Amino acid sequence: MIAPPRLRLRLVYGDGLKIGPGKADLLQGIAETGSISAAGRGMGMSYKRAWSLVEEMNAAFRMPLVISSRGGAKGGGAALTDTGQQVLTAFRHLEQKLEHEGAAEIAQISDLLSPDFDMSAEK
Amino acid sequence: MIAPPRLRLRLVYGDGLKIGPGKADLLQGIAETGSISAAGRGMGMSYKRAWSLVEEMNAAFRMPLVISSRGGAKGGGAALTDTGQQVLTAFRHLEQKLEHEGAAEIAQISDLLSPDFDMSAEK
DNA sequence: AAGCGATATGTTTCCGTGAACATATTGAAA
DNA sequence: TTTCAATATGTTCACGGAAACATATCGCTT
Repeated sequence: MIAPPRLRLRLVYGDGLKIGPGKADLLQGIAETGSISAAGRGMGMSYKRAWSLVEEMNAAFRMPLVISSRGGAKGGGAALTDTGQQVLTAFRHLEQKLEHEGAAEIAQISDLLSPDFDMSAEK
Repeated sequence: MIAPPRLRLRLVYGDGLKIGPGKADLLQGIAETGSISAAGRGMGMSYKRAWSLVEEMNAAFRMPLVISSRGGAKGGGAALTDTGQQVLTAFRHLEQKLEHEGAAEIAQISDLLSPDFDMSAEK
């Protein structure tokens, strides 16, 4: 039996805004570390890129998802707003629910795969 | 109210194989046109790229998803195998089902978006 | 007042993916 | 037997996005 795939979800809005696993992971990282740069490092992402994603998200929502501060004892930091936490939670729920709900169709496809495609040897 | 986003799904297997909307559309195009190149053209994709995706898919499954022939009256052609049709159908079902099942969580996120993000002005 | 660590932001460099271009091959039809 | 349209496959080139590099700023500590 083939190892089940990861199901990646992406919400694509008409104006180019896309919300997917990358932004979700970043939000989660910020929540956990209290820092944009630490969150970025944790997932092998440059600070600049992490910051760009945060800026993009903050601009797209009614309220910013991430608040940040400069200077101070530890140089600064960042945290999720209520809205940010809500978006993250909703996205995680979505992932979890759909992975479960789609299991049958996913298995249908996976069962047709060649057996040589199981051990993890990703890029 | 914000226009709902499109939900894009992608199955990611450990070895780099990814099945998403692009390959599904290509399979569908081949089924409809009977040609790899016509299907590619139909979605603004070079023949070479279309062919590469077909090759990748054929290699990944137990049985090829697309069979093709060269020469002949109309130069050749391509069609989906049973397996190909099954994969396409399963993926479309998955998309349809999950878009429905996830509506609540998607709406939760969409409702937090800034209202300036509704009219379609994509890339 | 000097230092530190993180945010904020601009500029340049690099690289992978796909586009573009080029050919060879096939086999029915005219 | 020449033509034709599509498959099959290789090579080169251009572009966009991310990485890398470079600063500036901020405000608590010491």
